[in-house]
Amino acid sequence: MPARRRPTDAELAILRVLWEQGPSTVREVAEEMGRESAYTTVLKLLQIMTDKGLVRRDESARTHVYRAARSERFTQRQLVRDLADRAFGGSAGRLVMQALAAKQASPEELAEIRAWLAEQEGKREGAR
Amino acid sequence: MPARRRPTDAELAILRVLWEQGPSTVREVAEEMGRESAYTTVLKLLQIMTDKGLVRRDESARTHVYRAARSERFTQRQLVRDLADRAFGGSAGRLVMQALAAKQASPEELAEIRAWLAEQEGKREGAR
DNA sequence: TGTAATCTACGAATGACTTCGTAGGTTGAC
DNA sequence: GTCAACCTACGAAGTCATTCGTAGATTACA
Repeated sequence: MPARRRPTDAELAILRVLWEQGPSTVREVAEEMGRESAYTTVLKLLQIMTDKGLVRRDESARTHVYRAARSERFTQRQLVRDLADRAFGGSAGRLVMQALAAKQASPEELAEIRAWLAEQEGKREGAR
Repeated sequence: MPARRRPTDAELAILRVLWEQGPSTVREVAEEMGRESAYTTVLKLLQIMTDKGLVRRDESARTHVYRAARSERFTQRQLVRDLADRAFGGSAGRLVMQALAAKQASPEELAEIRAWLAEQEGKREGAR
């Protein structure tokens, strides 16, 4: 298997629009991305991403509709795993520590993390 | 300011060697990286990295000695912040959640994370 | 019908990343 | 001194990512 490549920066920016807006036309994506990139740039990228399998294209109408091939969550995990491998010796735990130190998480997010950890604790207790 | 670029894959691989081994010669880095890359490839990369300011070079001896310009921790945080911005809408908390879900952290790491969270909790209590 | 708007496809330019060969200088062993 | 081993510097090639212009087809509508 040819080692799955992570989406590039430009590709990721487009994926984020597709995840948020759902299936979209080239124009819809381009609009959302502001006047940063020309219409044909977005088109070209979406064509490339179709070839790579990052998005799926509905060609039933003249104006094609694109949607992300992978869920946001799936892709995020892939990216996190990739970063853990490249920069943290594969350790997700160390990545988490640096993430907590690097950017302030909101109290809600901290609570969510605590809850997750508590759940893990519960599982380990239960496994005894 | 010309937006600091994150180290590329090849550069990161070299930085990891420098962080682990400390200041090293081209040969020492190349040896550690196995026979994957030719000696001159490592040399060229280190020269480029010197220009970029990613490493510092001691030229006092004929055989130059390179060391990472930034600490491992500093660079890791930079990478995490970058990923949070590109793929998580800037939210470190959501990145942490996906990291915890993506790769199993060791019990020791989980304990460390719990300790960090508890410390945060303590600070917030104290701030009342 | 004819004209403007809109769409896709494609080619090409540019720049970054990565690789490695070659050249030329220095060192050390004999 | 000579020769092999080793060092740096540099150029060039190949790939990938990103950008956008142009061309050609289709649609909308006055």
